[in-house]
Amino acid sequence: MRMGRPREFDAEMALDQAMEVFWRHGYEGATIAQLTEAMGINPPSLYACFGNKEGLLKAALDRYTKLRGAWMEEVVAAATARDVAERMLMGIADKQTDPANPPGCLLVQGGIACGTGSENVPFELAARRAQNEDQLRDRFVRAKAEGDLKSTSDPAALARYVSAVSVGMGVMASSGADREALRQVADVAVQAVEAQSARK
Amino acid sequence: MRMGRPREFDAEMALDQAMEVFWRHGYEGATIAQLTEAMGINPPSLYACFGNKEGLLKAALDRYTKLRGAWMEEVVAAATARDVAERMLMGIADKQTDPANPPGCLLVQGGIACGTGSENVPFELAARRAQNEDQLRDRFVRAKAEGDLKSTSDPAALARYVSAVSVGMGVMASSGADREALRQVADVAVQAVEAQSARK
DNA sequence: CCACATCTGTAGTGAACACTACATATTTGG
DNA sequence: CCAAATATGTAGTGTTCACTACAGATGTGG
Repeated sequence: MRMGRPREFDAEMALDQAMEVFWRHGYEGATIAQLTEAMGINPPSLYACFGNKEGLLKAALDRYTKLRGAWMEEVVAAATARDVAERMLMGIADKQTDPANPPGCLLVQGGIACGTGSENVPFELAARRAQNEDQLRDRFVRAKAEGDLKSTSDPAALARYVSAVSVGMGVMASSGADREALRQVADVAVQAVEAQSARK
Repeated sequence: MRMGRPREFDAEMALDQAMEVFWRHGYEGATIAQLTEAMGINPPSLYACFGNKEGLLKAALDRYTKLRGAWMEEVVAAATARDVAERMLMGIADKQTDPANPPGCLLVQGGIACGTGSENVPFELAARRAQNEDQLRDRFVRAKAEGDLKSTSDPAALARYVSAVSVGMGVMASSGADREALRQVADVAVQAVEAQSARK
C-alpha cells in the first residue's frame, strides 16, 4: 500500500479553528475563505480531508459533542435530579460566557434556520441536542425510580424543560447576556426541578 | 404635489408573505427571488418600497411585533405573576406550533448568527426580544409590589427566565417538537414562577 | 533511482446572490 | 392633452460563493 505525501496540518487543531468559525458566524454565515484562513490551510486540503462544507461542519460537531460528552458525564453523576439540573444549568451559564470560546452554544449558533440546499443542517444540530436531552431523560428516569423525583413527575418532560432552558440561555449569551444574568436564569430554572423533588 | 402611478400591490399583505419567508429560512437563507415570488412583486418594487433586504426584514419585524403586541397585552393582564407566566408560555406553545405559521418564532428563526455584512441582524432580533422581556419585568415588578411575589424575588431575573424558556421552546418547535411536548415544558417552567409566589 | 500515491498552492470555474438601469406604463396637476 | 412623478417588468450588473483542475512537491514501496 503506497502512502503518498503526508498531510502537513493537524486535523484536530484545524477542526478546532473551524468549529470556532461556525460557532461565531453559523453554517451559512461562515465562508470557505474564513474557514481556510482560520484553519491555516488552502481549500483543496479542506475538501480532501472533509469532503465539503457540510462534512466539515459534521466533523466539527462531532468534536464539539465529544468534548462536551465528558462534561455531561459529570453532570448526570450528580446525586439528585435537582443537583443534575443545577450542575447542568450553572455549568452552561459559565461555558456560554467563557471568553475562550464564542458566546452561546455551537448546537444553536450553528444554524436554526437555513436556506435552500442546507435544509438538513438544522436537523443535524437538533439531533445532537436531542442526544443531550436523552441523556438527561435517562438520568431523570433513574431519579424517579429511586424515589428522588415525585411519582407524578414526567422525566421526559423534565429533560425537555432543562434542554429548552439551556437553549434559551445559549441564545441570550450570544446576544450579549453576561454570566451573572445567565446564572440568575439558571437559579430560577432549578426551582422548577426542585418542585418535582419528592423530599422538600 | 404630483402623485405618479399608484402602487399595484398591498404593502401589508406583501409584508405578511415576506415575514413567512424570513420565518422559515432565516434572514440569510431567504433570497430576494423567494421573497419577491412570495410577495407577488418584482425586485424593483421591493427595493422602491423597503430600501433593501435588511429594510424589508425590519418592516417584517415591525409587523410581527405589532401583531404580537396585542397578545402580550393580554398576557400581562393576567391576575398574578404565575398566571402571567402560564398564559405566556402556554400561548407560546400553541402559537409556535400553529400550522398557519412556520414553526417557532420569527425573532429566533430570523437569525441568531449571521455572516459578514449582516452582523446587526442578530442585534436587531435581540432588541425586539428584549422588549418583551422588559414588558414582563415591569409586570413582575408590579407583582412584587402587590405582594404577589416574594419579597426576595428578582423581577428582572424572573422575566429573563420566562424569556429564555420562550426562546428555547421556539427552537424546539422549529426542529419538530409538537404542541403537547411544548405544553409539558411550559407546565414545568411555570412551577419555577410558582415557587416565587408569596402564597402557596 | 524509479513508479506511484497522496498532499499542497495557484488560479480559476460556473452558479447564485443582492441589487439596479432603463424603457414603458399609469397616475395627478395644470 | 401635456408634463411631471411614481410604479412596473425585463434584463441585466458586479460580486461573492462553494468548489475544483492542474501542476508541482513530497512521501512510500520496490
